[in-house]
Amino acid sequence: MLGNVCGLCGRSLSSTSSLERHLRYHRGERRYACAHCPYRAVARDKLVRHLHIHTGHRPHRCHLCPFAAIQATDLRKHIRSKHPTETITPP
DNA sequence: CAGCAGGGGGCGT
DNA sequence: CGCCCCCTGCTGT
Ligand SMILES: [Zn+2]
Ligand SMILES: [Zn+2]
Ligand SMILES: [Zn+2]
Repeated sequence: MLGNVCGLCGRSLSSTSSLERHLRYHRGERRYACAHCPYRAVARDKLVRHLHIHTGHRPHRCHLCPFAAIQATDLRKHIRSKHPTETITPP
């Protein structure tokens, strides 16, 4: 029905699962704690990403320059601004 | 411009 | 329900 609206903040979520997860965020279910800093992640995936920062893992490497990003999105952003894609050729 | 954290969509188990 | 991928916003250098 696409009517998954949060009664706490009024956000609309696409699926019931997403809404339930959203409610968990409101509840502050940060059960994933980092072993190197007082950071506590809301989701396991976020903790893994955070751990990459400590471990120095940089799986996303730019093939146009010696830049390495921890988060995949960061690499994309880097390419978008630094190497403004020859495919769309900017002015 | 680069880095980090929050939050959402979608698919598989 | 759990896991993975993607986009967005804020802050610091
Ligand atoms: Zn809400
Ligand atoms: Zn940490
Ligand atoms: Zn690059």
